[in-house]
Amino acid sequence: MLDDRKLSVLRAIVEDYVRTHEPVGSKNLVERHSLGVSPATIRNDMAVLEEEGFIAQPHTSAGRVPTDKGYRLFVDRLSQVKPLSPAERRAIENFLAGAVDLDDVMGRSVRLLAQITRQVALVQYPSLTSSSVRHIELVALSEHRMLLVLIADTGRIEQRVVEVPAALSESDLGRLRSLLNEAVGGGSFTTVADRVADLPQRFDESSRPTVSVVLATLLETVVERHEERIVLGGTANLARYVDGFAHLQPVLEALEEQMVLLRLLGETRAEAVTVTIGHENLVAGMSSTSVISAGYGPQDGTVARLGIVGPTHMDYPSTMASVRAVARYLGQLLNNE
Amino acid sequence: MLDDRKLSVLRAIVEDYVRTHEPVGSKNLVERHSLGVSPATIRNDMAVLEEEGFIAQPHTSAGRVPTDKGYRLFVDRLSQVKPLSPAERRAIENFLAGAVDLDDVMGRSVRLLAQITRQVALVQYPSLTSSSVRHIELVALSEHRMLLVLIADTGRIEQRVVEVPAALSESDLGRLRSLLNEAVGGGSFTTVADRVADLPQRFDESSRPTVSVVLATLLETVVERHEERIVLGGTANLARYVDGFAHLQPVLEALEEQMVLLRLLGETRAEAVTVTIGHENLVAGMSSTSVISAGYGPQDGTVARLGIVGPTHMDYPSTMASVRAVARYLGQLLNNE
DNA sequence: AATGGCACTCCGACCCCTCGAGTGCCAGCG
DNA sequence: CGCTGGCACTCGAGGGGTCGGAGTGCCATT
Repeated sequence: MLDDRKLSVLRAIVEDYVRTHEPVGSKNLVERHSLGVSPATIRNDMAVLEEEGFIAQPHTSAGRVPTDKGYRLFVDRLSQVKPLSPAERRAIENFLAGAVDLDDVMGRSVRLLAQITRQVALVQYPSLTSSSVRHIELVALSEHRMLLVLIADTGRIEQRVVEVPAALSESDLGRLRSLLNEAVGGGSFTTVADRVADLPQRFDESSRPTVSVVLATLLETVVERHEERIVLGGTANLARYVDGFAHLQPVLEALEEQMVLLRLLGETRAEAVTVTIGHENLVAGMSSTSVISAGYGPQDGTVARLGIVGPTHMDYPSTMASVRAVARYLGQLLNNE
Repeated sequence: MLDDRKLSVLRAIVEDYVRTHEPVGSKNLVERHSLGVSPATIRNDMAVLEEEGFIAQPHTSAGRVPTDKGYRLFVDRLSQVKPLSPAERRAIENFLAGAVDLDDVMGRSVRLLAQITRQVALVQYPSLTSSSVRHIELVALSEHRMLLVLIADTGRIEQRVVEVPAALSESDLGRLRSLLNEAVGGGSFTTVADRVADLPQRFDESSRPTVSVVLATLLETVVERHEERIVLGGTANLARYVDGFAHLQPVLEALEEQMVLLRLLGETRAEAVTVTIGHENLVAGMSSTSVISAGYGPQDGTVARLGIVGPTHMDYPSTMASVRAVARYLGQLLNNE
């Protein structure tokens, strides 16, 4: 049904349209790509491609524009991820090298990704549920306040202020701290709930309520969907698409919602680069954008995702390469940390 | 030179233009406002106002539009801050009430401010330089890493990972922690440098380099301009101004720079509402926007600023009222914390 | 199956015209 | 002297008409 030439035509249409953002016609197509046949032949092929839903005409007697389905076929079968130039690799390395902090790393990554892809960039913090506890710290702030600090092996640090019914004695505080670290230190965050269940019983009745509140906060912090953090950057790149102006506001609105960002990056923890095109995206207001995302993490697994959001007519091969490259470097970096 | 009527005319022009975003002519002006004179008279007044630079014509035979200078006069002498309705006050209180955390408070404030002003909102974290130290915590993460946690009396918490030349012994760590808290606890952040200067000498020669590195990091964290944090929200509101589309990209770009945000909010620590209009704003790319900002803090002083960024043709009285109200509630909230 | 030819469609650019809102100026009036 | 009504002028927005180019679909031919 779709022979090689028709696929080549589709590829050429996608490439031209991404470059010019204008409907592409049969004549220009044969001129710019050496397809070896005449415009009339191409027209026949285009008619078939349109019938199959891979391309569409904005109006009669205009050129063709790829549909979401067309981009999908292009991404799946017609393109290969472009390798990055050595200069680009070096740029990535240099950009990420100077980071002192996980916050710093996340900030740099999102700026880097936004800059090289010229799209809106998203970077998710290493998820707690797939990391281990390195340390738990407990500090008395005042009579009724304590500070709980969680440190993950990925370098991620979470802090919560806990309102407690009564202050703990100096010794109870120290004991709780050691017991906590003993119970959960080195273990995965997912097992925290089980491991601390019996701790309150090891304290006097007077301290028990306070200990319970601290533990409750600890568990709450670790609960999935509550513990996710995403940084965003490069929103100015959205403004480069003049045609999309009408659609700009809903997109900007959506990007302010953490939940939306999470859904955009996707649920999977797979390392591979994932592309979601146009209507495939079920988030409200995002149906005219595409998302390219990838998991990252130290070599033994994926701890979070990062990616970009852009118009459906973007340069998929290059952008996929950039996303993949940043994900890899970021993974390596976490490995050294 | 500018009698009362001319000032009324200017006020009327600003009000109409803010409402319609269209140049306003003499006829419409007398119709909508009871100025008691004929359009011809108004035209004469307008000619004077234009000569003085308060209003301008986009082109001959069009209505008048206020200039930056015109808005300035309006804000300074022709408008009074509108009191908020009880419903609005309640909305603010409710919105801020549920916060559990300083991060939470900042996040809620910026969303609230963006929502009620329908502009881009900025909220600066309480500055360390105008707060006191409540507690300093020091945690060993690994052989060559320590975590330094600073807790301010405003509830602000800063953390830094410190790369140290050698681990401290358990007892040295404890001693450093107590010495630090003894030396700086309760005191202003600005005096930290003086107070810790002699600490390294109190340690063995072997520990001294590590202690110095920790102190260096501590000082660095507290240094002005390095310690500032600003949260941003409501960028989708920028997209409501269709005419400003060409100017949208530079504005979005500028808003991604922390330094720019700082300059926008202004240097002063004054509590009063400050308005910067159009070209008065020296930040590149922001010369067609106005900024309304105010200091906030517990009753005894200002610890940071917050504000909004919007087009010069905004409703100054209402927006100023909203900014002031949020700043006040936020100050009260910090007081209770 | 591929091609060249041909008639057809439609958008966008361009021009022209008109209309209306707005202005500046001036003479007259209280 | 300040206000007013009248008047001629200007200019942009919008409607209508024309034209050219790019693109298409179809068909007979190779």
